[in-house]
Amino acid sequence: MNDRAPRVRPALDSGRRATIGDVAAAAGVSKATVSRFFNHRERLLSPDIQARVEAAIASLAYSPNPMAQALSRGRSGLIGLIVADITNPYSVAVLRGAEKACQDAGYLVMLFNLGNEGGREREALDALAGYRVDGFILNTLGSGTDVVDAITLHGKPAVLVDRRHAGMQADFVSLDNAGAMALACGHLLDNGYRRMLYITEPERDVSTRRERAAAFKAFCADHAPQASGEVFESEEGDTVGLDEALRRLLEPVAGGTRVAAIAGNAVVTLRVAASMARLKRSFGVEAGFVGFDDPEWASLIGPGLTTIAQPTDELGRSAANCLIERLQGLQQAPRQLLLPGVLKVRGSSRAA
Amino acid sequence: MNDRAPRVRPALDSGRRATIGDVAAAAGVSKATVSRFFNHRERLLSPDIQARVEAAIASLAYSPNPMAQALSRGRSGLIGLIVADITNPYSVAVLRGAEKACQDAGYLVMLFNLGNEGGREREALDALAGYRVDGFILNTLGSGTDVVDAITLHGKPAVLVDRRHAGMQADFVSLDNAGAMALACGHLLDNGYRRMLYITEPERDVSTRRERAAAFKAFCADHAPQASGEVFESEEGDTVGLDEALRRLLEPVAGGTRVAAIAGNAVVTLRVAASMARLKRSFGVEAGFVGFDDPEWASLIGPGLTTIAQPTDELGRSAANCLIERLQGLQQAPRQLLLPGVLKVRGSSRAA
DNA sequence: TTGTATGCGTTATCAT
DNA sequence: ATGATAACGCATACAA
Repeated sequence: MNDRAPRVRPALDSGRRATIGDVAAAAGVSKATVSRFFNHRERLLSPDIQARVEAAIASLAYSPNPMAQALSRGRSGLIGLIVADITNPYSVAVLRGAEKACQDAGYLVMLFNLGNEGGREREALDALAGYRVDGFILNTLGSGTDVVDAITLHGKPAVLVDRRHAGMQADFVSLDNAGAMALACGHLLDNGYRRMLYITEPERDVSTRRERAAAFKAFCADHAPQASGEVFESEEGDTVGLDEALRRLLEPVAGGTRVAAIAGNAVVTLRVAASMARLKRSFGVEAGFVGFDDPEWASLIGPGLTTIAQPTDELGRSAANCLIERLQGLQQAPRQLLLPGVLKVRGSSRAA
Repeated sequence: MNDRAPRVRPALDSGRRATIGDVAAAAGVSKATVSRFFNHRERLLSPDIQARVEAAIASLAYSPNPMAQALSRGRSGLIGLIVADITNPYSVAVLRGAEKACQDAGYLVMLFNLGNEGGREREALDALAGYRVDGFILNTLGSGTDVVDAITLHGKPAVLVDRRHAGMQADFVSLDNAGAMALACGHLLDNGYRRMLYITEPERDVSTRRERAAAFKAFCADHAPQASGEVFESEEGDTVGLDEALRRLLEPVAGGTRVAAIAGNAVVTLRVAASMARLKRSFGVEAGFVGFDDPEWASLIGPGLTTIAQPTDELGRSAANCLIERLQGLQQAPRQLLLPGVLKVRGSSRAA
């Protein structure tokens, strides 16, 4: 029983935000009624009460506290987005699309940036899970089984972007790497380039890197002996190795076979362009070039760099929508969404 | 290596996370004691109880629910970061530094991207305030008084990055625009460039744009008649206007005065470089160039673009730290933190 | 249709 | 030093 005086709410001074109780008092109804105004307005509530509540809400500038809602409902309206490296424009572009779609669907995105530190994957997952995010969008490093464990542990739906995790039951959204590589190689071959060097970041465990390299080798095998190719792994900071690889590519060959380089992503494109500058060679003349990703500066370097543009915005949107469908209860085996790349032809790959 | 977190939580439904109550039960103590274990461990709690609680926590893989903590404590441990355009590498670089500092201080960042839509400022503020963020870091468009209203309304501390708001009582962190502009102009003048064109995005109400343009004019006035300058506002998409402005700059002049362009930020740098390519002219030969911001591709365009690099990471860190000090109760008049830019000399500004 | 009471997971204020 | 228990702001069975 309650033998104590009911606690008196302090007057609504400027610091405090109105609560559902304040609105209820102002409208002369119960808290439940105010709650219903937001959640089941049409189904129940008589017109006059509805009007009173509405007025009270307006006069108090009330809006529900999402934290309290989350606690009560068991879900937060938050989506956790973990990104390997916010510095990577590709990731940002995807993030942008995803955030937009989430907001449109009434979700807010909680971002965690790994800063390329793979070890923090688990930390990020746990922090986000702590805030009871309803689901995850993951564009992470993806080495170990750690993520898989954490996700299955938290039991929340997730969608993977660009980087697969072996053995993880989740939707997957990505560029069609095989198709894109065939597009790049085919274009070069069509324009007379027959010896190709594919330059990639070290594969580590990044699925996209692995897939692109595999597709490159497959293309060369399929088109031998007309086409031939090699792969070079470019470590960050190893300018010497890269310079040497390019120098070998550019060595004159009997028969005057035309040669070309393919860069696995924008980071590598940058390295390769820098290397060519050091070697005082230029693309479009001494060698062909196609790079994955289509940064805004691609057209300004040398004769313009030919690229494979990814539909980044759509990738992000699709990822978000996949997740949202799951949150709405969609039960289905994990899906794969592979979006096509677009070839942007510029000077670096011109025909003889 | 193989001692992973336990996957099974005894006596709990499969999906549910352990709560403080579960831990209390497992340890045979009260919830209050478990709470104390986290919040006042040293001050109170006997060793044996402490050990029991610790064991229970470990066996249940318990971690407190931040939402419930926020509700109870009245503060969320969240910092709201509103950014004008996540696509802008400058913003991202700042965001990165800020996020790092926040995480180090135990805060999580909640990001809201305006996508360059000024009208959504208020929406962002309200959404974030809804989640009871403890404070704001703002890198927004900053036109109206809307933001000022909202912030003072919510009564939470805020720090402004790069963009001031007239009449807003808040800490402000930014590049020292005046100093940086003097650095750029001085460098060009030293290298023999005497007629200068400053190209900027339309000023609108962005303080940084206004300050840089003002500093440019001031420099020219101070160094007349040796130096002279004009300002061109480059609208997005208006390639014709920009081409024309550059063409005029490049017109041969009696006495062979050397001329140079200065770009107000990386976006403009890109436009200017594209325009020069269209005009088939190049920097370092026919004209000098210095651009604000130092994107990674600056050294790869033409002879290398001379730039003013901003200490973006430190800007973000400083902003976060300013805010965190306020959150810890610092009472002080609004501060201004102006960090110096760094001149990166490359081929585009070489002496005759 | 509306109100009452309880629970969500914590913290904090009382007691003991 | 430890335990009850009342908030925190909201949603929702259950009553009326």
